[in-house]
Amino acid sequence: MVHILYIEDEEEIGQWVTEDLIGRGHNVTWLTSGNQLEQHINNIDLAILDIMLPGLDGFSIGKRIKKANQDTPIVMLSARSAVEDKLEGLSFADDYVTKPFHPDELAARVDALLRRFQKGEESMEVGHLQIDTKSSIIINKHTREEILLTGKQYQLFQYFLRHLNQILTKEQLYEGVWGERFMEGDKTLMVHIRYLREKIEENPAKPTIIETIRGIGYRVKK
Amino acid sequence: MVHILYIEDEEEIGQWVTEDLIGRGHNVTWLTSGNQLEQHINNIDLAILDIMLPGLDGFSIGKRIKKANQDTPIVMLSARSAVEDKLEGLSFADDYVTKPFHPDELAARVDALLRRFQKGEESMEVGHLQIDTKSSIIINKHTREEILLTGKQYQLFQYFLRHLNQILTKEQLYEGVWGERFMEGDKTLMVHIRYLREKIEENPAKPTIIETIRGIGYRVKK
DNA sequence: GAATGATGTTTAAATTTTGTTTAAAAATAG
DNA sequence: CTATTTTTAAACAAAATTTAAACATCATTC
Repeated sequence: MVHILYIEDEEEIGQWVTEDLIGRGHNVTWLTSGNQLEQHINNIDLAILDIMLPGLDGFSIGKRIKKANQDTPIVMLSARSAVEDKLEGLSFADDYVTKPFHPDELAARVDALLRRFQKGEESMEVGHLQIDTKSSIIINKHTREEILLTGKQYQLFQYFLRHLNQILTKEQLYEGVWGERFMEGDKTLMVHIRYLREKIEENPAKPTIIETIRGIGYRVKK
Repeated sequence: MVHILYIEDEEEIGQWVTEDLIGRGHNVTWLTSGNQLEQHINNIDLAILDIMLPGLDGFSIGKRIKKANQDTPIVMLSARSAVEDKLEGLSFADDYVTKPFHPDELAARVDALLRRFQKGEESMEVGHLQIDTKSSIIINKHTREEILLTGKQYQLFQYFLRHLNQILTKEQLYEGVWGERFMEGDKTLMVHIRYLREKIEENPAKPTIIETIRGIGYRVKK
């Protein structure tokens, strides 16, 4: 399911757009400011940002998101249709919709962007695993058996796949998957890593897919 | 994670700003005076200083921080909005916010400064090493092998990288990395230097990356 | 330029921290 | 209510960190 982060301070339009996108089968997180941005920044497939926001504006948020992950498509929304805005907004944005807009138009742009950004990534391989990104099916290439993960295990694994080759701190992982502040010394994440390894590793005691970076966190390499 | 040092003597506003910044995903150390400044001075990514403080005032602290590291961005806070203050404050400060302010405004300025000061530092080279700052990966350019450091080793190396070409005293290094007072004669740091050299130097007995400055400390040159 | 003391290096062992594993309790979904 | 997932807890294992001590090197003085 596609995760969309939508930042919009106007109650009415926010509610309306959120409901519409959910109705089209997307998962939508609607925030009224960029305050809790960090909690979501590494866990979204697309962002829709209003330019005019109190405090941290849409431009800053957009740049922040692109810095965290270059591959997150961004749609900018604006009540203004001035040409200079379009140009400045599009310097990092991937598409631009001016208010007022018809929900079909926004949905069409969102779908187009998702297609553009996801193309060529129908299926990926990590170690002895084959992952079909569209259907979220994981297959063991050796046994040809499908691996079924629980919710948390799946979210955790997805987080690794979205940040391939990066060393992820326990803090990043916990906050990215659980969306809560990580408490130093909490073993919850480690237990989930253990159970995930049990399912995806050939030998869970000698893991090759999820590498432990002692003192820091974990990593999954391509 | 971004390390912010915040010096503010007013309990209420201090608590409030600290919580807000932590909520935005930053690591914040809040001090009510500049007394313990030295413990943190070499280990922060940004400082927020109130101008009116008991004892050592914001200006002096700011100049002290800039002297220690020219690259630490500083935001000055002031209850006064007089123009002359702004000018004097900005002579070393990188931005200036007048009280009262909205937390979003402060956060936006902080983010903007961090972006400005951190730009263009995705990857750097030191000797035969290549360091990717985003993924925290260190590679030996000759063998193409990755070098995995332990937590302390990594922190220590990062400290050197943040202070390239500077001669660092053992005291600075120990207090910067361990955050504790350095005891004259303690060999702990040296042992860690040894193990770090074992991993990053081509010949640990004849180190070229981490240079020993006898009687003072160590240095890593670009 | 050899003796001396001070400072830095190296190695190994002791200690502490961090990560793994298992089991059981608690929460959640069907 | 039952089955499954998630969290908590505790025992265990492994690795990192600190401590300690022997060793080497440099600088100074005689």
